[in-house]
Amino acid sequence: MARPLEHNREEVIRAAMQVFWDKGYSATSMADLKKATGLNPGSIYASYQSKEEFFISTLSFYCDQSLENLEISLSREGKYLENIHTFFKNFGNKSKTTEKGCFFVNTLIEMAPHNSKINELLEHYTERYKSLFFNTLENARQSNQIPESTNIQTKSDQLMLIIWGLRVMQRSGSITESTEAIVSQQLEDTLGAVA
Amino acid sequence: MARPLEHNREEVIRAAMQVFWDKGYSATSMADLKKATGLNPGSIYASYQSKEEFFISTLSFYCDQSLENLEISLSREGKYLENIHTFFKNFGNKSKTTEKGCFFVNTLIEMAPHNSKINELLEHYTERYKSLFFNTLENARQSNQIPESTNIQTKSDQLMLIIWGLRVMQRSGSITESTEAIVSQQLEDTLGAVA
DNA sequence: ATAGTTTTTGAATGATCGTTCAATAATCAT
DNA sequence: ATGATTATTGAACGATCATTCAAAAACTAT
Repeated sequence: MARPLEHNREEVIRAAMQVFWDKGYSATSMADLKKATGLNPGSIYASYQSKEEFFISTLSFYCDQSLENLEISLSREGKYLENIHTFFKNFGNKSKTTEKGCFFVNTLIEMAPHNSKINELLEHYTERYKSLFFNTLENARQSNQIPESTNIQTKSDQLMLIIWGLRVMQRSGSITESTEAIVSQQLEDTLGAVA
Repeated sequence: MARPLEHNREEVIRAAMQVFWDKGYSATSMADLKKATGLNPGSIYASYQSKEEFFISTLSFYCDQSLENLEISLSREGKYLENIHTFFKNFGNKSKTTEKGCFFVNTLIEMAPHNSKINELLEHYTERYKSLFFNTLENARQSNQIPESTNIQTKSDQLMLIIWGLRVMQRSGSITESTEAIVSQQLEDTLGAVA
């Protein structure tokens, strides 16, 4: 056999993800990645092919994790509408990671029009994100938590829109105490008050 | 006296703005700027000090122009609520410039957490943007186009939020025929139908 | 032990980055 | 015309960029 890997792949991807998330793809150098991961350039290339492939690995990791968390948030049985409200309420909380915004949206803005591979990846995850909302809204409708007449498809698009707006807000650093009021009002306007 | 400027300052700023808008600050090189403006590096530096100052000039130009357009859109007398609806309806139209998204939001995502000078500029323009909506909503309320009980401050924050979400949508290239339905539903949810 | 395989190291590579600068050109005041 | 001043040119600068690679190291199978 051969010499075994010295580094843990998930740890390295997590560390690199933090840098890409914070600074974006272009502004992150291999020197930054070496510093963050502890890996020499040669090791990074041996394991991850290129800066772009490395970036994509960290982005996919982020998106998978993000989708998983969302699914958990929305899946509390019988409380579908409330689950959505709770998910959005959390955007009112300012934290350390909040200031970096959303790795997904940051990447979309930086690269979507110029990198078709990444754009396709982003589109794929956007669809999965919307599907989670769609399914949750369908459950909510079947539980009579929202009116029968509601266009679920449009509503899930609207929720995606609001999330993206909130992601910009986070990155702008303008999350304050009054943000929660804005978000809850916006959600009430969009989905109605939780029963 | 001295040798006069050979280039038109506004033309050059417009040309450079297109590149920065499309590719972002980091991914735009001086070679790109030379190509777009026709100016040699020395001339750019003589007139605009540095890449960053040049960038700021183009960004300020964009914001001033954008604010001016918004003010015009919202100022039709007596039709305040309708003006807002019309403004938002335009986000449903896909065009060439649409695919670049919004220079302001693109820059916010790329630089806000890492460049305090640019961040202050962005905050300043955000406030002016919100003020325009605030004033328009106040006019709408005084004209009984929206209920007396409406919290105008919150509503203008909500409108800003929706715009930012739409800017992400634009940059993602996902503006389609169905976008107008989403936007008009979102606006109706947020401000009520136009009388 | 040795051979075979893969990882790690870290210096080296060539390209490109933002920026500078000496030379040249174009204007106005005298 | 000449001198003073400023704009333009485009080559040159050192720094940094992503990437490569030969040498050394760490493991397993024999």
